[in-house]
Amino acid sequence: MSTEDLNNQNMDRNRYSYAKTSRGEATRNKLLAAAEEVFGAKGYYSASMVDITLKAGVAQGTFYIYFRSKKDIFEALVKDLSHNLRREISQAVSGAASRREAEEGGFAIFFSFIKEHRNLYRIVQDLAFVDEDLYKWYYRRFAEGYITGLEAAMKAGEFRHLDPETVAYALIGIAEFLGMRWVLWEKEPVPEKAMTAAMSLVMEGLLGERR
Amino acid sequence: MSTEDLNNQNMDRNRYSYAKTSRGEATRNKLLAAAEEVFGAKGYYSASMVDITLKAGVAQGTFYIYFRSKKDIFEALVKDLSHNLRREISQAVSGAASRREAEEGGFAIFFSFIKEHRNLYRIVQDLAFVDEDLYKWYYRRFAEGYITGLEAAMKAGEFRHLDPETVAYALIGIAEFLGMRWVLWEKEPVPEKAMTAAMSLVMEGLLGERR
Amino acid sequence: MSTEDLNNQNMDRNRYSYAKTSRGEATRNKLLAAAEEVFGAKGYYSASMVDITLKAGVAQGTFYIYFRSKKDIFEALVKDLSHNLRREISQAVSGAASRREAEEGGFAIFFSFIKEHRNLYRIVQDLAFVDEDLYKWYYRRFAEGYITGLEAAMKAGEFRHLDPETVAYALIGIAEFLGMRWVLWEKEPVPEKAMTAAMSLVMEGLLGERR
Amino acid sequence: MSTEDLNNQNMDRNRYSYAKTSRGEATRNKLLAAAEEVFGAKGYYSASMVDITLKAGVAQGTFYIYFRSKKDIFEALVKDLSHNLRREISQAVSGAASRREAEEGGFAIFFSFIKEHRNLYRIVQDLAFVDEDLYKWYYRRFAEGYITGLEAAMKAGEFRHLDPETVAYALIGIAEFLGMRWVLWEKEPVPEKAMTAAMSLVMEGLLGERR
DNA sequence: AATGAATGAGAGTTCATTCAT
DNA sequence: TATGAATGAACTCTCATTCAT
Repeated sequence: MSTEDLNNQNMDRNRYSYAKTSRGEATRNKLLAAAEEVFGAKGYYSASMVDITLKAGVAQGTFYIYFRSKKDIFEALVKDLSHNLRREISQAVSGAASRREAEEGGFAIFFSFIKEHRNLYRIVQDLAFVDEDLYKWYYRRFAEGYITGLEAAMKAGEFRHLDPETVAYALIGIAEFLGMRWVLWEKEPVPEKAMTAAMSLVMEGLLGERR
Repeated sequence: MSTEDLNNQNMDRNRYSYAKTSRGEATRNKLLAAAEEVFGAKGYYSASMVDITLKAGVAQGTFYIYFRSKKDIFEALVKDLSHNLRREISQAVSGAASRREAEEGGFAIFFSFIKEHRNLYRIVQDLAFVDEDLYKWYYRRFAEGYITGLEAAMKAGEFRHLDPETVAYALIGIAEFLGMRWVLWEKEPVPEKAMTAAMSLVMEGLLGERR
Repeated sequence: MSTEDLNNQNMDRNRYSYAKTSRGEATRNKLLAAAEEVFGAKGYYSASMVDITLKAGVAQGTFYIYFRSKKDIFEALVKDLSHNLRREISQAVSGAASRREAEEGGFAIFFSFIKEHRNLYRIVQDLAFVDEDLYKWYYRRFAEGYITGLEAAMKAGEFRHLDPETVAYALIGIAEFLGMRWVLWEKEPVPEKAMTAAMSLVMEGLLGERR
Repeated sequence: MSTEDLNNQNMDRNRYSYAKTSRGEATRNKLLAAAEEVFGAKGYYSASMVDITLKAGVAQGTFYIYFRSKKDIFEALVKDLSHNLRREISQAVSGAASRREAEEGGFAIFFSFIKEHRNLYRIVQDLAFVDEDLYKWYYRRFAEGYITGLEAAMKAGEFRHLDPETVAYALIGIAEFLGMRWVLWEKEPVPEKAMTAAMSLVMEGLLGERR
């Protein structure tokens, strides 16, 4: 899963009120952490503001000092998630010796990331109905980095030419579904035999008759 | 997308009240059609019973003659969707002359199906938090048919051996993400170049070094 | 519990539609029987018309051919209950050799009656809020018979003179609470020791210093 | 009505949310007062949350800050009633010079209590179908205190021996029915002649042939 | 910066009753 | 006489958000 990540987000960090004191900063972070847990456990719609503020240990009114609305904090969380996932993958990929290594490393990082962030990751699905634009943005952003990497590899002759966008979405789809099947459903790492089969399927597909 | 569909559902059709008159049958169908539209447009949580009954043109109380709850009709819809999708694919695949044709036919049918049922298809995502078991059931059921077809093809030597379950989830992931990218987001058919690239990627992956 | 019962009810039997056919008569009786069971098991407010018609095996609409409303059938039931209870007591009492025997017989019949009609008997309490007038009527009617019997016994010198109405309500209160304590709560007959104690308390109270 | 009251309730006061400010405390009390009135006037089932919050002058949602549910506040009310009634009686009885005085004082306090709390008192009847256990608890608790007092008087030779539990329920029954007949129905105090007759009936019954 | 009481619209659901057949 | 589909007002309860302190 090779991807060159873009370093800075060009959508607002949408922070509503920049905390001016360290006490405020701490409160904001407690809220964010609580929200990640609660949204992850219950999903966007079933999570309530009471759940979040209770878990954060602050009064309900306090929440609205730092975030505009329930949707607001949810979006902040999704952007963080997107940012961190892409950064981790890009770091893993940048150290790869070969293309195959890069792809394998990308998949592996992806699986370990969603294992760590299982809950929050799941609720990205809720996004489709909470904020469709952000939902598209999330996957497009992911795909962008992928496309750049694939184009470079194709130009360099490491992979045969195939429409890069199609390939990018196909590989993301594979990663998501294997992650769902094992990491989310079984709460275990993707097994060796599945990693092997998936990598073989993907590499043969990318190399094709060229070999 | 080759798949041998299982003929009978082993989960209840869970019809709550068998309409005893044709008028009742008609009302039930109106409700089902309205729910499909409303759930599709707004998602499970944002859709309200008022929305559904208003669109169906019946009183709110009437709904509860035919369905136990909001969740009940949602699940009925998902089961219908699952059933119909698998039936259509299995029909398309059964007439294929070769394995390649079968795979291509399966993908094509899948894309046209979600185009037709765009709204309802989208809400399967909501399932993860509405009824996790049904959510897993939906994909497992889908994968099962796939796995059967893949195993047969591998045994017959048409494809090289790769863990069939992994391949099944990978192919479903590809189909879902290409469908999302074009059918759901752009509201257009998956373009020729994408179909070509995807089929080439998949077929080379499945044939591999065997060729 | 001596009581001369009045033979005919002077409040309407409040039958809404006199069944004209034997089929209709049968349906009406099925409804009455079902209502007794359902009201008894759930209480007036928690019992639903669906419960009643389902148990009677008729359509919901059919109910309204025979009764004006939910309240209507409830009141019909209460009147039946009142009538039957008073008739049974009056029969038991009329054969008594002595006053003491009459009182004992009255209590005994009362306890066995509420054992047989435990459920319906309980819901007379609901009456207080369903139809206050009928509620008062129920107890006044009961008291009337009692008063008549007590006055006769006092005049005959079998009991000392005490305000008969006060005594009537006191004795009804005793019977109700002993019945509640054992018959309703423990679902067993009132134990021998309680019967003995109660009769002794009552008889000494009624005989007083006269003895 | 002699009774040694138990000092502490062993069922939770079941306060759901301790109001943290005096404003909150005031709101909770308004709600309690409104509920007492409304439940008393209409009974548990006919009383609606709208009635209660409207009478309390707060929004509907406010109710649920202080009480878990409609049933919750109802039970809180019943427990308060039980507690207060038993406390008042126990105070009145503790100052009595003789047993006869104690009994008379108990009856009198009981009648004046239900006159003051006519509304709430009535709804104890609803309890049988709202929460049967609490219903039994209410009367058992009442009887317990009574039994203790009676046993002491019997041991001291003030009353002859009669099964104390039977006598307790009998006396409670008398009090309830006389209270119902005059206080609840006529909205007047129990008349002198009824008090005299009842006390004479009870005292002779309790003294019996011993005298 | 923080509190927590208060809001009120809106949610899903129930149910006695009506009415066309 | 009987049906059962349909009604719609009313129900209890939830919850994101506001605001006085």
